[in-house]
Amino acid sequence: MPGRDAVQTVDLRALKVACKHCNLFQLCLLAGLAEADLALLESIIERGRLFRRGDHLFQVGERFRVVCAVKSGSVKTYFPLDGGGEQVVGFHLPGELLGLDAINAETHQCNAKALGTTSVCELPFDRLEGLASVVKSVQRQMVRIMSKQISYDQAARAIHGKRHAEGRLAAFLLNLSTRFEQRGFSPLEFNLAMSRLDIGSYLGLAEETVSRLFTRFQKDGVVAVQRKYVCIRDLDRLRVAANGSYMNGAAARSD
Amino acid sequence: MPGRDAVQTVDLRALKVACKHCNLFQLCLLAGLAEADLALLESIIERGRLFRRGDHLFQVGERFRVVCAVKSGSVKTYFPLDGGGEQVVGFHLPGELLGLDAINAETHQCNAKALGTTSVCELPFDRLEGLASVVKSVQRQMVRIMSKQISYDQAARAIHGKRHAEGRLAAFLLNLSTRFEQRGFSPLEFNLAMSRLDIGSYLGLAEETVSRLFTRFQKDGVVAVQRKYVCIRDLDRLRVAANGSYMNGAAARSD
DNA sequence: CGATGAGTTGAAACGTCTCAATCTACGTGG
DNA sequence: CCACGTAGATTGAGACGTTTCAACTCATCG
Repeated sequence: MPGRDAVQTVDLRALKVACKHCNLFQLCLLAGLAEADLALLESIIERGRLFRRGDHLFQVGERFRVVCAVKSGSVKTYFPLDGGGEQVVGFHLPGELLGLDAINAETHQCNAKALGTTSVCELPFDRLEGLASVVKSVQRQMVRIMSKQISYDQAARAIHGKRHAEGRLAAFLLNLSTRFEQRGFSPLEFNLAMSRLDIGSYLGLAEETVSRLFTRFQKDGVVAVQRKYVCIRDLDRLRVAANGSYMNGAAARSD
Repeated sequence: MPGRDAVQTVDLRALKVACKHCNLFQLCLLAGLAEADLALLESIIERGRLFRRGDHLFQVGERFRVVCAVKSGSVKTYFPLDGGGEQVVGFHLPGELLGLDAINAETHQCNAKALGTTSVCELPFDRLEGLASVVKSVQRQMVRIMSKQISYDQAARAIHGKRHAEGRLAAFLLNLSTRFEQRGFSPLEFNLAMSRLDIGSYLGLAEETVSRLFTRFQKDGVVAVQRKYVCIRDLDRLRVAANGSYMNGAAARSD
């Protein structure tokens, strides 16, 4: 049946082009799948849904329908607190997934808000799971992606376990740096999409403390900061700070 | 073929009895599986491997082979620090799983050490994955369990995001309380398997601070503590403390 | 160009850490 | 069975780090 074949070919090519243009290609769920499986998976993705700064991707209690992949922009997840505050629990950069926590409860556990203009790909989970039950590589890939998330969460807890604000912020910056690098961005120079308040909430610090630490790191020549823009100038010293053995940049500078 | 049938029946019954005796039955990977699938899954589990206090279940860099389920006792996971210290990243109670973070890397990311005499069931992951690719309900269950872990990790980050030591310890105790309850233990009375130092490492606090907070909570009548033993006396006030609006028990007591 | 929100800075109050001493429970060997 | 050693837990006091509240600066946008 040549007609059908032709249609299929066109479809595949269109899809591939669409995803090739997305520089996250190898980073989301798609990586490591055979050509044919990939086409199947791509066919269920809703591509490039757009959110403005402050828009919610989802909120606590909403029924879980889709897993989201950040295409561009970034997203924070948080628990709303009584009194209007927010407890930030995560930041999601391009190429990272969102919503995996809701699969089990079938209801979203937290709010997700765009930190700037953000484009998102959505995978309807029921279709994804249906596909996984047929295509072995999709199932395998799903489990691996969730495992990666769990190991990332564990590393995040090591950041929070640091006793000093300095160590926590340094470890946080290193974590961002690594994640940017993994996504093909510069590991030494990037823009923080989130506010000082968000960083503080995430790290368990007051926003003023975050601000002061940035200026201290800057004075010590460890990073250069201007508002959202961050440039890591001395990776080694930043690592030392993250390991908790930095304490007082002036002393470290003096030799 | 009656002979074969008979053998199978005996096997199944033996397995079922073994798992019925394990009061975690419905809590580990086995929950929600059809009778037949359950039998298949049970057949690959190595049951009741025993560890003494201080023994390692696995260590960083070791090849990942099995997912562990804590049967009795408890386990801490941690990153070893240069200098001999430990950054504790998790505690695992009976019925909870261990090692999901290593699936993707195929190598363990952290150390796991028994906090007391601990019995563990082990599921060889390659066989589990093989089974998942054939039995749909196993695959489904695996994804749900990993999702639950991810949502648990997110909640843990909310604990760490609290700015005051008091809130972190209160939230930590509430978290333990909930987990004990889910496993059929008393939510108001339990023994802490981990040391104050471990709790401090996990929460980003000095061990002395943890100790002082316990005595303060005790003085305020929120909990009764004696070494490892903890009894929650005033759940509401503990919740208030966890929400950060407690601050100074004496003042709270005075009205 | 004024309004707004985010970020920075200062000073004082407060919380947490550090170091050191003491205490307790527990296991070991005499 | 007791004495002892040890590891974990508690307590105190002072140093230090972080928060709080407030004022101020800076960028952005209508």
